[in-house]
Amino acid sequence: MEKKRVTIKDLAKTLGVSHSTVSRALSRSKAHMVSEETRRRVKQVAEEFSYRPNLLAKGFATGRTGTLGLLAREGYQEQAGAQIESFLRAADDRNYRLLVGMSAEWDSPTPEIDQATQMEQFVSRGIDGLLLQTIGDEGEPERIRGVVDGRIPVVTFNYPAPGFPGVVLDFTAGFCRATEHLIALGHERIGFLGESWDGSGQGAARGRGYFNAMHAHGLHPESLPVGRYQTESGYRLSREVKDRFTALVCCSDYTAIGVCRGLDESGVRVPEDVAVVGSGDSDVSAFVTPSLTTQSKPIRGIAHAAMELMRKVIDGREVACQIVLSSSLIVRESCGSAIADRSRIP
Amino acid sequence: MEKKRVTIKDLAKTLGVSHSTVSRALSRSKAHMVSEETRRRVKQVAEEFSYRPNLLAKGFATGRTGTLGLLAREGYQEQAGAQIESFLRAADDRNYRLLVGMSAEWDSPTPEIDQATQMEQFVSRGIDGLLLQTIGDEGEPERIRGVVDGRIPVVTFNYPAPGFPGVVLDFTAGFCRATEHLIALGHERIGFLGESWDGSGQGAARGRGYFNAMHAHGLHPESLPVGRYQTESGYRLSREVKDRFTALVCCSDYTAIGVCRGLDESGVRVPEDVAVVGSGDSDVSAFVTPSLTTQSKPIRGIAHAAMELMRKVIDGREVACQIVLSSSLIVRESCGSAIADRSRIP
DNA sequence: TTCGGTTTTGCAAACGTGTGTAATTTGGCG
DNA sequence: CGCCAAATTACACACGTTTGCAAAACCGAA
Repeated sequence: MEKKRVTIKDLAKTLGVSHSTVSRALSRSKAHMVSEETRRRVKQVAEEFSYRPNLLAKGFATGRTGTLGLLAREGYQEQAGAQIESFLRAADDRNYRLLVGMSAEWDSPTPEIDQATQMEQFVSRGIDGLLLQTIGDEGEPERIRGVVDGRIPVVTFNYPAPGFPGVVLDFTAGFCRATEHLIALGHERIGFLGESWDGSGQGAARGRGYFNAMHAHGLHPESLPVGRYQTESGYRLSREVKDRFTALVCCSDYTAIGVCRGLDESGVRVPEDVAVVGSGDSDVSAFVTPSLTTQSKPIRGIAHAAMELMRKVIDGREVACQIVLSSSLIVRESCGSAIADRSRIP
Repeated sequence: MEKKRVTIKDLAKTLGVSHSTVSRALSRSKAHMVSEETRRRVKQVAEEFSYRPNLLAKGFATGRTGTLGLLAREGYQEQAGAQIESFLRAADDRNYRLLVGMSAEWDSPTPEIDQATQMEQFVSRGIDGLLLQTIGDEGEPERIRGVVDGRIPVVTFNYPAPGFPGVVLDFTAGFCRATEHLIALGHERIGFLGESWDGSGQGAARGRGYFNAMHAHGLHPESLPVGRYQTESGYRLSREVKDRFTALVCCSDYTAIGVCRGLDESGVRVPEDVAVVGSGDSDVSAFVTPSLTTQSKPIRGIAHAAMELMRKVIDGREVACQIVLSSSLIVRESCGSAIADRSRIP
């Protein structure tokens, strides 16, 4: 059953040359060229035998595996799956494979341990670099350094980790703009559904944007904590926001969809009674009723930028730099703006 | 910068024993025991030096890497991301890492080539097994065999691939039941939004369920092809179905959401004028308005079953067996049934 | 003490590939 | 024809770990 794979030595034997010659013929090594003639013969036989290099052995010998690690966080992002897809695609374009891991949920008792364990697993498996979705807590940079220790390049995304190159989305500016849009529409009692702005943690950057806008206009900010970025959490909160706000800024589209549904069931109309904005420009956001005013989230752009950065770091051309991507506000129906864009097809 | 990793030989040197002893002390090898005393000493020093085994070398030596390949298909499934998450979690529980790949979109000119290439990449990297999302086309089993050739265990999911063990969801039965539900409500002009039932291809199993139900009740089946399983595709089709059907069976929740929105814009009410059912029980399906009648899709169950099957195959305890999971119909508002379940929290 | 048996350890080969160094071939030119 | 440099190839070792086999150490009994 278990057939032996054809190795470089098998080719060498049938060709009557040494295995090192075969190796050199197949990998375009600079030094010690191989004559065009033998290279042709080697390639032909390799083709005939349908030879496939053992990348384990190759990686073992060279220290390069052509594999990157992608460590994301569960339940922590509105479109984790889509984000992974984008990375897979970006990596594939550069001929890298991805070892993917998902560290514990945000409400796990020991997310740090889990993150560290996964990183070690990846490093042990000889990844060439680590794409790390950061959570933005205080001890994170030190934790990363503890595991990686300068041995492999790390590129972070989601939140900045001081000392490491990374790609971040400027949530603060995005949520500030969204809030100001509501203010411009005349709203004053505007609530925030998401993690509070005080605290160094994960979602705080979003809340901070909301807070800044409110503060700048002399309005009183107020946040209601949602748990995971899921639809249900928004639905649960809907009864609490009724009669309390005339507008809501939600940390994600799904939270927004949930809260819209809950309000609808209570007889509160969106956007007439309460205006709602989401975040993430998820696939469905343009097609729910009312369609969601939201902030774009360039997940492809993030993946692309991170991969590009990784290439530079691997080549040693870049050490620490933060690429900041910004999002734009997509105005649709849920905020009641007159200038709502009614075209659906992006 | 590039610090050398501490190896088993380093430990051996400081301990004054041979590296093979260290190896045996660390890996509970059956034969050739090591005294408890030395094992204790070795472990202590390993801890002290924070030794991490080079899993590349280990895999190279043993032929086992503790890594599985997961090859999914892009744009082909309504919840690809969530499915990947489930697999990551199931694999993690059994202490496996996952090399994840996403082969080309369903409308790529050469999806087979892409799939084969990715499989080869995985095999070359020494995976212990391959979790393969099948597309259900004719030549698939042969194609898999061509690459894998009995060298590594394969477990398929999504559609059955004759000759390979797999986990499948009985789409045919599910769509049959959904269609019958609409028939029971008195509908006769029922359309199907999805790939047609004739043809061996991918989505055909869903259409077949719809067809069977229609046929059994002497009704005329009719399908409108959607492209990718995305919201937009449903929206695009909405103008074509207006005045033509009183009920619609959609291949996915997202298609359903899109078509609902489109109908709404045309002044057609759901479910009063047209009843709609979706599929997949996606996160938002309970919270859109109207909430979607849909079919459950046990993505966690699929992942779990596939991993369990993989373990058995790896241990040689199972060769070819198909595990068929079934879905249940979740009745909500969009089909206009009186017995709609109004509870939101699952 | 010596012997037999058991437990523990060391030695060396193997896994497939890359690569530095030495050996061989090639080819041009005197 | 012979010689030297350049081009090409072979040899051997390295990478870190596992593992079969042999050697050594240990222990109890004769």
